[in-house]
Amino acid sequence: MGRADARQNREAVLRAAAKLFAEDGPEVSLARIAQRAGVGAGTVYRHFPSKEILIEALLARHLDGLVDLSDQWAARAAPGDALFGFLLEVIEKWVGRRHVCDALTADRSWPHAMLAAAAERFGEALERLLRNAEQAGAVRPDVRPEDLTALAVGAAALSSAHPNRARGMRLTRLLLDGLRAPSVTEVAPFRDVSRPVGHESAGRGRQHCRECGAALRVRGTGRPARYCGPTCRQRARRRRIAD
Amino acid sequence: MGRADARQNREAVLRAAAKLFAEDGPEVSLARIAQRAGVGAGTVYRHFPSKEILIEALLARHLDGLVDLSDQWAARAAPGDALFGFLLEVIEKWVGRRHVCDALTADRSWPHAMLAAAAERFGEALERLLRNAEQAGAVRPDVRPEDLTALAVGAAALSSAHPNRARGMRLTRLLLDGLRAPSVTEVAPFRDVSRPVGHESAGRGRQHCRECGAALRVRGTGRPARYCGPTCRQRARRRRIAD
DNA sequence: GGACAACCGGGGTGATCATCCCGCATCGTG
DNA sequence: CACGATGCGGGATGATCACCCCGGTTGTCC
Repeated sequence: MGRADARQNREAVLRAAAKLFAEDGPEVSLARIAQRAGVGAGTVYRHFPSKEILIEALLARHLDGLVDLSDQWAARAAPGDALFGFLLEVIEKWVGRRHVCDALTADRSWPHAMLAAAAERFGEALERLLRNAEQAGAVRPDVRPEDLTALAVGAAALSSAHPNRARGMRLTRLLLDGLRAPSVTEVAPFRDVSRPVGHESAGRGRQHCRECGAALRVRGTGRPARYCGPTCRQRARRRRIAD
Repeated sequence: MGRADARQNREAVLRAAAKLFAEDGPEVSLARIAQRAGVGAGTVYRHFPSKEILIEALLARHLDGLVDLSDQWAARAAPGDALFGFLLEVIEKWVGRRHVCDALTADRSWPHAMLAAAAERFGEALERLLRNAEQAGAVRPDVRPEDLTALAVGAAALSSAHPNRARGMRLTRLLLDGLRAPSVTEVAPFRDVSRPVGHESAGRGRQHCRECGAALRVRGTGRPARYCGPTCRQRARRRRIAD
């Protein structure tokens, strides 16, 4: 049903809007979206009776993409890896995209059913991944699905806020690792968990990259490395010069 | 210098703007601010030649308040407690206040010197706390000041995004604890830190509150508790009924 | 108490936007 | 290919806002 050109235009509008929202946030004018899509303003308005509806359609489409992504991870990786790999990918997608995080943060009272349904599907996908990971013992048993959404939003904000992109993502990774179940062999029984230790280094040795904080491989011989690779070494050097 | 009533009006405008920004974000109209402050729109404009300047003045004032706060913590607590206590308080202040986080996330290229100077002072205060905590061995040695800002922004976003406020703050606390230095007695030497363990519970026992995730006190006798208190038990019950 | 400068209130102005609408172009069916 | 329906373009409209200005008021200083 509908004309073929109409469908193409609708698609073009969605693509242009997605790109502009990602670049400039949701306050871009519909005129600019129409121009970028190569259509008139009226066309935009015909397909999406209000700006809000356009935003919601875009968001719903994004969430559905994430559901697909989660299915792929679930099909192609072990339960634990699927959960953490998916979360990491989601977070990377969300870095710098305030409007997505805001939408997920906002009340669950969206006016239009389309978005609510997409959010529902997303939540269910997340829950599936979590349940599988939990059954596989790859994640702490007290994690709840809404923790994951909040954590992803927080990690994206964290990464957006960090001036050093690589290091920001490294912190994000550490944050996610806080969700993992401990390997049984490493557990010290009856440790006080109200002040959990961080990601510990042994004694006085230098075990983290001084630039990005990544763990360094333990090498049996020679002088311990200070950086995780030449890139980080150079970055650190530039920083030293700049200071 | 200047008239006394002018100073009072300026103060009233700042107070009203702070309250409205906190409630509705930075897109509130100047007219509403003026009304809330009990002055005319012209008065607002006389004291703050543009909306941007008003926002920056407000932000600078907020940051200066935080610097005071950090000094108080530094004076009244051990180095480690000062750092973590301060961060936690800052995060709680930032929950739900997108505009503050956005401002700190944005480029360091603010047009007006006042804000840049305030941000500078804030950064220095943070750095002092961090240095002291580090010297006291209370924090991982590879943490950098910009990590702290990013972490605070991320934690605030996390907490804002979590539907359960108490549980959100609990996650935030866990996140911060990731910064702490390990107690030496607990360190397992040469553990692979690239997959740090979370905040482990011993064996199969139930050691976290099922509602908010808080650590439960280990009790030697009787059946282990499931919730950290009656409030959480009731919240969990309500959730069960709602589902 | 009086003069005067600094301040105040609130209506005006131009710009920007979401939204609407109508005359024209294009599609696709028979 | 013809024709009716379906879409299209882009200017019109009304609302909102930041910002400006002027006639009247009120501190402040002597």
